[in-house]
Amino acid sequence: MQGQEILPAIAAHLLDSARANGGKAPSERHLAEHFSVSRGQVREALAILESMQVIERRAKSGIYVNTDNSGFEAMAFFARAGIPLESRQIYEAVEVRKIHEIKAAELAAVRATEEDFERLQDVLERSEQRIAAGEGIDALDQEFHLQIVRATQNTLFLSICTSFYELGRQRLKVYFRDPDRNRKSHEEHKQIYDALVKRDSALTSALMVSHLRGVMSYWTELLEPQAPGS
Amino acid sequence: MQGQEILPAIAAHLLDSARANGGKAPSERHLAEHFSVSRGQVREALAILESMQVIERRAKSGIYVNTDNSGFEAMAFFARAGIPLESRQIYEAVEVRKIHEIKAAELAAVRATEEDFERLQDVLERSEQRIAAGEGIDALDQEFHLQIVRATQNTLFLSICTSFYELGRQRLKVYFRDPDRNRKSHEEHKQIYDALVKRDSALTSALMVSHLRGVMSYWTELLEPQAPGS
DNA sequence: TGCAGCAATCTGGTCTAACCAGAATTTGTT
DNA sequence: AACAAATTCTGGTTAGACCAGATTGCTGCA
Repeated sequence: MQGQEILPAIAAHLLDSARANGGKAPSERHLAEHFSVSRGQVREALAILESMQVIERRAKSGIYVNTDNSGFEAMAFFARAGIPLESRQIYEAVEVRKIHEIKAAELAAVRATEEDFERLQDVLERSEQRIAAGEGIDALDQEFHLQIVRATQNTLFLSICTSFYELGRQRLKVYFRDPDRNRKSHEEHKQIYDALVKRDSALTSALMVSHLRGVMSYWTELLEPQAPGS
Repeated sequence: MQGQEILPAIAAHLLDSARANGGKAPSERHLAEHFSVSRGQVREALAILESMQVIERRAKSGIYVNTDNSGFEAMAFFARAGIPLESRQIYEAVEVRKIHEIKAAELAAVRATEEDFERLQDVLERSEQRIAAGEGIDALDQEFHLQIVRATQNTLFLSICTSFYELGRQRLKVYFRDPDRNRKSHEEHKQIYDALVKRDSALTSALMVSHLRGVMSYWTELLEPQAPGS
């Protein structure tokens, strides 16, 4: 656990402790000893966690964990750190991601540059190769979708969507173990690409809607229902 | 500058220094002396800034500022800290905010609870009072819009949208100095509310589209054009 | 003059030790 | 049992030190 990023470890530890202790987390000194680092190290991690509103540091009292945390920053961090989210958070994230991707498809159809098309085509080609080799296209699926967002020419948009992708990485890997799913997904990607090239916003976003329906339902189907609607 | 949050100050200082120095920022020790705090304090702030990808700390070399920063976390922080954004960032933020609000209106029409309606009505009533008193409704405008997002029952959605609001606070204040704009905005809010109560998704989002057109164009009209489109 | 090589300096990274003052808890007394 | 006092604990903050690689500058050789 040396030399690198104790932040995820501390975050996970804090969440566990808080769950078992009613929101209260161990003190800085305890954490420092537990992880065999100095208090300074711990405080740096806590500062970050506080900036994401994962915890609250109350002077001379203690560290309190925001259990009902649904901030975007925190979610993005948890996703990156591989810390599991509550099923409600996943539902919410899936819904928000859907919204973004559909709109991105619509905008990309209008704004995509030649380079964007080239990059997308490159992803499609590599996908074909992997499928031919009998391998999963999970990483390339992600690349394809993010490349579409990038084609909106809105870097903020891209930044937000990127955060959502870390969230689904592991599950995506499982999803793409099935060769049929690989083929189906790839086919849909190609259709989306064609619509994009035709600069048909409506068609592109429509195709994206149905494409996401398949992938996303796999995401949530294992969770206890807790979605707001849709 | 004591007792509280040196983070914004350090962030601003870092940005300035970097601009004048080609990306390189002063050392931790210099910053500590400059702000009359300990190195530990500075390091906490830097850790946060790094977690937002505003800076990069290269071991034994120095602190480098990410000038072409377009991360969501950073944007939200800058907005909160009152640090001015580049016009391109503002354009992007306005576009993304628009997307969110329109979709939020659509979803809220389906999912809003009785309490949501009550809260919205409360905002409308207070708006009326303020207008009658000849005061600006800038804060209430914000409340109204966020309340709609809240009515989607998606807390992650709300978290993202909240970040966008800090961004427009000051400009909104200026905008609502004009009594006509107050009245017009309030009227449109009432129409949106009515559509919401009727649970008419299409109408609600359509009204939101035209409502935002007015407000948002004010946002960007002073900037040099740099938008991706639309 | 030009450049290679070495030495001093600077930098982020990390740690131990200490003090403060208020919060939280324990103890002691009535 | 209830209240008050003493003690422990906590986050907040600082000062000083050491490490080792990166950077810079100087020096002397060619």
